[in-house]
Amino acid sequence: MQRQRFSHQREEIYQTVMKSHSHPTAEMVYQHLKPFMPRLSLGTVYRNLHQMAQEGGLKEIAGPVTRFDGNTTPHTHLRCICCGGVSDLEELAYDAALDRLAEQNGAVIIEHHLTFVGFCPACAGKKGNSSQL
Amino acid sequence: MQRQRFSHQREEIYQTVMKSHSHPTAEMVYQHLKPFMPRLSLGTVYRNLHQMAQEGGLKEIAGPVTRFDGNTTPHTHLRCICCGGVSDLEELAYDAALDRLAEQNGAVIIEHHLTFVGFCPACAGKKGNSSQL
DNA sequence: ATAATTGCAAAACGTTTGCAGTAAA
DNA sequence: TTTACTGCAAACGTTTTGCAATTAT
Repeated sequence: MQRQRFSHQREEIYQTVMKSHSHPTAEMVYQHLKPFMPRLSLGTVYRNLHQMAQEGGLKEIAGPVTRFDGNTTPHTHLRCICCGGVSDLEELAYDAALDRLAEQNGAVIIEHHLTFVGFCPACAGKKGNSSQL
Repeated sequence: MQRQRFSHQREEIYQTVMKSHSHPTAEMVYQHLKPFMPRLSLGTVYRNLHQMAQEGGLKEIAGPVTRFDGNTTPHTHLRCICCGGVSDLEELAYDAALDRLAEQNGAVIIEHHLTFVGFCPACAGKKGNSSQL
């Protein structure tokens, strides 16, 4: 990739992801910035998020809808089937030993994703929650 | 969901996923069956895969493109960044203890997904492989 | 006869891209 | 001045949906 210049848009997009605790989607970043930057386009958000993810400044969380994480160190996620949100599970550290285990059959492992699915603490609280899965 | 009737299409779709070892996508199932069932529609494939996944007969593997797995018991996957394929990692058993660990903060865990990313044994072999990530 | 299921085609959805204009270096 | 970057709008690939016809019960 070519050498890059400063861009006001990229800076704002980056700050939005870093300050957010909700692992925002591209659309969420766009909606958050649109009031302040009315001419911002969704294409620009996608382009910059993808670019920063490639350069390691952000992390992509694959799923039905891609989310972005300002925390690039390996860690564990919880996807709530009630509210649809994604949160971190700091308690569960990344276990690099698993990668070595997975290489027994000749594969070369770069990383692994460990994602829990269930009800986040907030949703587990309110009873009668109708799963949106 | 309402009581369901037998459907030749659903049966073929189910058998295709069960017999396949490649964790096929909806499109792959459709392409496989089209020669034998020329009037089959992609919408029917999607409808039936989704229905069987809800009823527990199949498993959905979320990703950029959704794949389906005939093996509904919890197990580990390897997504190859070279060929794009998904394969099973039988060596790594599902660790239910992790779910209990993840519940420390008040969450209610139903399951977890453990997916390794890297080069599958086949792709790790051939050198000069250009990653398609 | 009833209603679950189908094929079809259109729409919805998230995402990417081509292009001409704008702005950072 | 150069060219990375933008906004815009059109295109893309995947998935869903409305509907009238079909088919299992």
